[in-house]
Amino acid sequence: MAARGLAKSTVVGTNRPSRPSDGPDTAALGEAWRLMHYALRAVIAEPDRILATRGLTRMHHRILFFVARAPGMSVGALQGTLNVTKQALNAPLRQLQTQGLIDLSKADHDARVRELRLTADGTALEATLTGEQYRLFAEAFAAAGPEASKGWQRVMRALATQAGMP
Amino acid sequence: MAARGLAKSTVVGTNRPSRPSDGPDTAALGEAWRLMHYALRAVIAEPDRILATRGLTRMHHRILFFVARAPGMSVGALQGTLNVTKQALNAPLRQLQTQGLIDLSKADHDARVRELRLTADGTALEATLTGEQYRLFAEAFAAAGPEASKGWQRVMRALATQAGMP
DNA sequence: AAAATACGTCAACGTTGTTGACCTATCGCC
DNA sequence: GGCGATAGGTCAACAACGTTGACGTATTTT
Repeated sequence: MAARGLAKSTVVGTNRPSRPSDGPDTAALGEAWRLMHYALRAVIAEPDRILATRGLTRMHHRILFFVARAPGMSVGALQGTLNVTKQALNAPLRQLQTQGLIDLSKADHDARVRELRLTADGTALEATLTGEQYRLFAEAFAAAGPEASKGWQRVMRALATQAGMP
Repeated sequence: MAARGLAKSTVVGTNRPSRPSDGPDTAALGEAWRLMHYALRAVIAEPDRILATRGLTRMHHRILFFVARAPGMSVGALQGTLNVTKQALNAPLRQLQTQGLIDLSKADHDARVRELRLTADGTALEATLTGEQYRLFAEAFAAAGPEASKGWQRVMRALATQAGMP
């Protein structure tokens, strides 16, 4: 199951100085890939910086993110959502609790489950992080205009549905 | 440097069941973030699968990618491009060489430097991996139409330039 | 009372990348 | 020719992060 698809269009076994007859299409698509990388980096950079300030990592961010959107969710549910083991979740979760960003409390219906909720500080931090990302998106959309924004969504949706998107 | 921007719009300290008065803007922006994730996953999934088949990782892919686009580049240059230490580069590089995907040869002008080039097999694999990604982009662009594609680029460029894009 | 569930924790590993030290082969130059 | 700088390779110690596995505790279910 080796070479397939576009492979044929590339002359094999030679060492040309700078890809000759690749055509303009391939170049544009390569540019698309580059853009994805830089865009993602742009959106992630600031939150990461802020997180690092408090000695937190992207895992903490993920926790804050999901708990913010599903207050009262259980530890097990979060674990499933993040798709990690409970051991991997435990440490960062406890750190967040220690820093007073997240709150664990027994559920009414079942004293075994611990319900997760953001504290005021946690909510503020999460809003800052998410807000920073949203700001970048908002600026990019504003700069590109409403039509471009609509197009962006269409392409992204087409791209995303090729994976399994709910 | 704490809460700022959109943070204010979120009520702090309460635990509502499902984000109430966040407005449609925030929702759309959240959707944008989700789309980025799924789109990226979609584009990365296939190459990763193929790579795994040969016991290769994303690092190997990166090497193949850059060497394909700059044949004859030196090990040091590649190291700088990938922004890793030579020790981190050495192992995967040797594996690629062992698998006959990449070729190291002394440079004419300076026998100390080793010039990197893809072999026929390496070129084929790289083309397969990249081709797989390009196919997804091409399909998404085709499905969304040329106007949407143009818009996509505009937004992505706006987003990307907020980081440092060359 | 017994089995199952939700969570926490200790311990041993594996992966991946980093730093640091040291070695070889070359090149540039006085 | 000899010497310092450069390109590259390699060994070893370490750190971050996540995984598996094995237990322990509280609580619910049957």
